[in-house]
Amino acid sequence: MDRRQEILEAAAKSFSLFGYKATTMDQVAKIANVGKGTIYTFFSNKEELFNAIVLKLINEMRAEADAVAIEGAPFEQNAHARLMRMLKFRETHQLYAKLIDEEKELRTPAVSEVLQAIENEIVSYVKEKIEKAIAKGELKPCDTELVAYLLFKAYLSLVADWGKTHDVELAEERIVALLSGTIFKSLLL
Amino acid sequence: MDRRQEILEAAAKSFSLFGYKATTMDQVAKIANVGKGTIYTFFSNKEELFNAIVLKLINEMRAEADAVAIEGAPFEQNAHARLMRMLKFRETHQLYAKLIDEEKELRTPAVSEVLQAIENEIVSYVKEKIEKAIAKGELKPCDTELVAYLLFKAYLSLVADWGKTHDVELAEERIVALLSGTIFKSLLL
DNA sequence: ATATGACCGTTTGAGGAAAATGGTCAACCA
DNA sequence: TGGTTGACCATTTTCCTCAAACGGTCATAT
Repeated sequence: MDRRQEILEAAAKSFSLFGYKATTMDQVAKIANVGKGTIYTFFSNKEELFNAIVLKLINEMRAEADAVAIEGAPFEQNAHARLMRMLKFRETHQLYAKLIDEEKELRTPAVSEVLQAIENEIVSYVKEKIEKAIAKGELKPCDTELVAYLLFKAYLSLVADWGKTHDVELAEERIVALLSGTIFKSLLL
Repeated sequence: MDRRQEILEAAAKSFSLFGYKATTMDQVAKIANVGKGTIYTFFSNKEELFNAIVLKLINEMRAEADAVAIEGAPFEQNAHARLMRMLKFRETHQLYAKLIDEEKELRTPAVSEVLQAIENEIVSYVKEKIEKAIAKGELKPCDTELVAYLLFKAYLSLVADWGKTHDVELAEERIVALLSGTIFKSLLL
């Protein structure tokens, strides 16, 4: 059995269940059926082990975002589907949800850093898709970094923030109607 | 001398300097040259005194936002100036800045509530301006509540969040260029 | 060569005493 | 007698302490 893999799986399980702070290296070692010292032959410390797990999370999210896109479909439709899927990940993915909760409740610095890294990854992913659409001649050239940032923040606000201050969650059609008529329309060539 | 006014000024001073939690009723009484009991003849508790102070803050912000608008100028120009001014208030206004800091550091519930109320006030203010512009025939009819929310969140992200993850603050012209070409353009009739 | 867990220095948090705080109200004027 | 006050009260917050728990190491075992 690949010891490194055992450790990764044990860590993923523990981080997902208990969060970063409440996961102990002894615990991971026990779950992985491995001596504690062994973990340190593969990962130099707890934070690096954590980062390795989060890297997996990012790849899974990317894969799902790619999966919902339809080859040949308009930019708006794919961008919407991708962003919605990535934002749903915040509730869907056990580790992601746990980390968001820990960030809110405990403000664990390592968790804040990692959540920021995930958001940066999303923005850079969106930026990449915008650039491809521009190259294809579907969108007009623009400040891609800033447009990607705006799109992400807009979706995040509408999907994750709106519900906190209103007693009903925003319907997806209302989001589409809003952004289709505003941001997306103006990006078209 | 109006005792109620003395108390309000003392409270404003103390909340601005020390924040909500670190301000004590004994302190306010001392600054106001008033017995502690007197405060309770005008305000039923600390939180209501706080709310009265914040109401003043909201009115000042509204006044400044109105002051930067130019009669007859296009919606985009005035909306931009108004939102920028209200967001600058977060650094400019001593009490506002202190409360934002306290919310981040201490998470005082009374402060979170009040900050949320201020944001609601801003959104509702923006919504009102959008509705006026629609009535004037300058903008096309739209989901005003949602557009106001989007505009506020977009500005908040660009002005207040961008700097946290990038080493340079966003230049105002870059914000104008982005939003003028995207959201604002699509609102025009 | 690789894996291990007893061990180390540091951090954390439970527990409890002491100080401080928000709010009350009987006494006190003007 | 209506308005003001600060001593007072119950509760919360702060501070301190110390034992338990933690991340990380390394001599030893395999």
